[in-house]
Amino acid sequence: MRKINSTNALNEAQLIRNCGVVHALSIIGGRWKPTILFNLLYGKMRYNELLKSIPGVSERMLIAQLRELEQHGLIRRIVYPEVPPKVEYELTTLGKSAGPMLQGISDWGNKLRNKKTATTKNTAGISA
Amino acid sequence: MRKINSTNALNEAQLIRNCGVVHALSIIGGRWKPTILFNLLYGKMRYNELLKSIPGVSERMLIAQLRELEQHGLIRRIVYPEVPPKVEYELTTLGKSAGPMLQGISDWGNKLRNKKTATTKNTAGISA
DNA sequence: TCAGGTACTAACAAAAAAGTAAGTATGCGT
DNA sequence: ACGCATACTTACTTTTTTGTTAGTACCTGA
Repeated sequence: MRKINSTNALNEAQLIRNCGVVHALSIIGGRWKPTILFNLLYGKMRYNELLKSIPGVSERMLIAQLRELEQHGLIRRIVYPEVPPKVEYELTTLGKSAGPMLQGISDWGNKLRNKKTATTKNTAGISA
Repeated sequence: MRKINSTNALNEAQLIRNCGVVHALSIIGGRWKPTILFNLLYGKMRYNELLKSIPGVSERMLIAQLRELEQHGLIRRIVYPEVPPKVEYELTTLGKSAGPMLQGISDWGNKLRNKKTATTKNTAGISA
């Protein structure tokens, strides 16, 4: 759990206030968030679809990251009152606004990787 | 220390291979790296200068992040054989190439913050 | 009545990141 | 002989993030 008065938390809070990059990364960073966002850039997806299309995520992690993205207003959770349950996630306008930035980061990251290895293995980025 | 066979490490490695964003963030992310990079965008700086211009970093953290940036080829460490010691850090070409990306992330982060609070308090970003 | 499908939740454990405090090396000036 | 300045190291603790496992709730069809 989060200790709001730890040096760590205070440092983070200050950096978030002062540095746009740290602020942005506190929202789109983390182990699974970039991949989730990339998936949703193409349209809405159900919980199970996300789970299947992101190799390695556990349910707990997926839900946790979805919740955070939702709290930050990047995605919207749409519940259909059916049985069995049906829940879809889609990007909000804010979430979509992150697209070009994500693309920029992705490009830089991929360029860097391609400098070191000749093989190109991008399956999760927007671009090829 | 890093366990190379933990699920965590394996997941991270896979994501780094497949997702440009995760790859990029593994290099420029972390608590202090963005701020360090912003500082160096304006020119080279000595270790102590960095320490003073980044409120809240401990020496250990600063060194650790500088070492990682150096290992990833974003910065160069220049040692002057003097006493007392003098060491400067500067961006490499690769480091400089991250500038526009950092600016993009910073802009998005700042825009987001300015939507929520009316006050603008950016002191560490490239832009005002 | 019982398994099946969907979307979760909770309790706990492991790993990683960040922070704290104290120490090291070197030559110079006093 | 001693403290100063600079740029670090080292050993250790705390905090945070990530992963594991076993549930829960609901209706449906067999």
